Amino acid sequence: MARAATTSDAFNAVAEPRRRDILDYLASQERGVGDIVVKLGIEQPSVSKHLRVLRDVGLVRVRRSGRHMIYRTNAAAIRPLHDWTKTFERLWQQQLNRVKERAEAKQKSLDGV
Amino acid sequence: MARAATTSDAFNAVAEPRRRDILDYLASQERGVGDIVVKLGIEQPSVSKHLRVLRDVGLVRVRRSGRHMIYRTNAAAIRPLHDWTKTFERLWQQQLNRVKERAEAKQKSLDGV
DNA sequence: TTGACATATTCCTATATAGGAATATATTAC
DNA sequence: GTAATATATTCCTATATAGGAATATGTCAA
Repeated sequence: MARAATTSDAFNAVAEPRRRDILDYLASQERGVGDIVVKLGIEQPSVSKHLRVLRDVGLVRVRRSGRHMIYRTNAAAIRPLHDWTKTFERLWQQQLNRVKERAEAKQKSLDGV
Repeated sequence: MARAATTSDAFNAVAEPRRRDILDYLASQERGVGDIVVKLGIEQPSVSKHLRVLRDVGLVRVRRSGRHMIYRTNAAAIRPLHDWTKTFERLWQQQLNRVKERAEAKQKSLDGV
């Protein structure tokens, strides 16, 4: 079996860095395709193809304005990703605490000398 | 160009659902490969291959214990993913608020009738 | 209608899987 | 050493890209 399609879910779709760049750019404000091409310096067909993937998994929404297609990030579709990563938050905080405690203990023993 | 390697970063590595399952399983406690095979019902060679990918990007750590290889999730490596998704948190909350406000406004107008 | 502009799609190719089957490597027990 | 156990790697194949080049589609203006 091959790798799952990029359009199978948000996890696969955002694995591509360019697509994350596009989502970042479209987060603050909706934009036309041409704006993305210029701002991110990606070839127009590539932008269209990336947008197609993002659209298929619901990560962006589109509306037409004359000849322009205006895209915007649909943040809600990123939430499952956030929720999954969040389940590990406690763990890395514990880890950081342990590192900190070890450092303090070491400092203390040095002070003792 | 083809898709970036699964080992190129955490984003690509966790795109595969099985690998997320493994990370979930190894988060609460370190485990041997055999435990993963049994618990998740994945063929042993597949588990080893997934673990190899996760190891390459630092998402798991290993130690040997006799013939057993004990793996554990390295939560810190998931943090970049969390940080990226977090930048959209405000946006989906705004979106939910708008939905809520619209619903309330609608209810209010209905009450008025 | 025709042309210009904006965006999408098609065709092409090198590359990278994920999983199944078979096999290799490493460690312990006897 | 040899067998048994635990894990990793190799070989195979169908499938899916990402990007470049060329082209198609859709919309507006005159």
